[in-house]
Amino acid sequence: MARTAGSHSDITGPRIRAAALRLFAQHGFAAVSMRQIAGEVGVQAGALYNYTPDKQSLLFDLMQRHMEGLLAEVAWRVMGDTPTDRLHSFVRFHIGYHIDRPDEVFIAYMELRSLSPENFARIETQRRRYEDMLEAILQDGVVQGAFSVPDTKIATLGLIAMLNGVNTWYRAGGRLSQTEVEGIYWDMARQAVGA
Amino acid sequence: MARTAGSHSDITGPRIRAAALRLFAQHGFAAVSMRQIAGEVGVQAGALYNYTPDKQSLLFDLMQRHMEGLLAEVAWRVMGDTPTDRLHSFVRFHIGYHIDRPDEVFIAYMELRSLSPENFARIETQRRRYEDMLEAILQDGVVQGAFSVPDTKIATLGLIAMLNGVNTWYRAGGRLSQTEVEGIYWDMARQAVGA
DNA sequence: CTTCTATCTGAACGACTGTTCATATAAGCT
DNA sequence: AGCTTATATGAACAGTCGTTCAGATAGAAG
Repeated sequence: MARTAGSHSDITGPRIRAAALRLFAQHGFAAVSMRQIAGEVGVQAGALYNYTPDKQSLLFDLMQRHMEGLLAEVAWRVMGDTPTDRLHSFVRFHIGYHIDRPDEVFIAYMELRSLSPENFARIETQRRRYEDMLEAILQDGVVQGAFSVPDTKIATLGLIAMLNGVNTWYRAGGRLSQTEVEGIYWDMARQAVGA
Repeated sequence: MARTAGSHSDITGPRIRAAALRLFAQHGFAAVSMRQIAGEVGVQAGALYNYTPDKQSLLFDLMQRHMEGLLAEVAWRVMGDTPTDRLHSFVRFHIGYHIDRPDEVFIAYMELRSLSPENFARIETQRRRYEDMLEAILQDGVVQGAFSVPDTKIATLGLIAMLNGVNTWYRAGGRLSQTEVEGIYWDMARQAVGA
C-alpha cells in the first residue's frame, strides 16, 4: 500500500498538529513518540515527515502559532481610555483566551525546556513582548497615579502568574462561568495594583 | 570489578536523589535516563536499583519528601493573632520556602502528569492539605470582616499561583533580595484580598 | 584472619526511539 | 484518456530505554 484514499495535505497537516498538541499537553513532549502521534492521526510514522522536518520543529511550530495568535489578538482586544480600563480589558482577554486554549497554554509554559536554544530564544522574545504590554499598562497607571505598585516588572509577572493559574483548575461547565471567573480575578487584580 | 572503594548506602542514596532532582527539574522526568542519573552519581545504572524499585518510585519519592517537608514546616512557621498576621506569615513562609527549593517546586508542579494514578492521588491529597491551610486563613478573615474576597477557593488558588510565579524569575543575587521580594508580594497579596 | 553481607559492575534482555528511503498509489492536470 | 506529482506505506537503521542478574569485592562482624 501507499497513498491512501482521501489523503490530502490540507487535512493531514492540521490533524497532526492537533494530535501532537493534545498528546504533548497530556504526557509531555519527551514522553510522546512520533508513532503515537501518527497513530492518533491514523497514519504511519514516516508520513509525519512530509509535514515537519523533525519532532523538535513540530513542538516549536505549535508554540510559535500559539504565541503569534496571542500577540495578534491582544493587540486589538485590549483597549480603554484609562489605565484601569485597559487593565480590565487585559485581564478579561487573558483569562478568556487562555481558558479557550488549555493545551496550547500548558505546552507554551511547560515545554520551554524542550526547545532547542535557538527556538527557546524566539519564543521567549514573543512572551516578553506580551508581558511588556501588561507592564506598559501598569506603568501608565503608576504615572497617572491610578495604580500603586512598587515594582511594575514584578507586578507584571505576579499578575500573569496569578491569571495563568486559572488554567490549573478551570473546567467548562464547572461551578463558575467564564464571566464569573473573569469578575473574581479582575477584583483581585484591581486590588493587587491598588486601583 | 564490583563494589568500589568507599561505597556506602548512606551516601549513595542521597546522592542519587540529588542527581535525579536536578536532572528531572532541568530536562523533565521522561527526558532523563537512569544511566544519566547513575552517571552523575558516578555509578552504573544497575546500582540505582539498590535504592529504588523503579524510575517511577524515584520520582514519587522526591515529590513525597518535598510535600512532607512543606507540610511539616508550614504547620509551625505560619502563625499570628489576626487573619492578616497569619496571611502575612504564610506569604513570607511560602516565598522563602519555595525560593530555597526551586528544583523541588518545579518538579512537584510539573511532573504530576508523570506520576502513576495512585501516586498522583497521594501527592494531590497533600497539596490539597496545603491549600486548605491558606483557605482557612482567608475564611477566618472574611468572617471577621478583615478580608474582602468573593470566593475563598478561587482566591486561594489565585494567590498560590501568584506566589509560585516567583520561582519562574527569582535568582539569588539578582536585582531584589528575598526580603524585598517578600515585601512586594505581601503588598500585592494583602491588597488582592482587600486587607 | 576468616566469614558474611551489603554494594556495585558489566553484560545482557526485548522493547522502543527518531528518522530515512525505496516503493506504491490516489488525486489533479492536460 | 494518460501523465505527473503529492502523499502515504512499511521496512530498516543505529541507538537508547528501563530493568534484571550472575559474579565480584569492600567493609563489618566474629
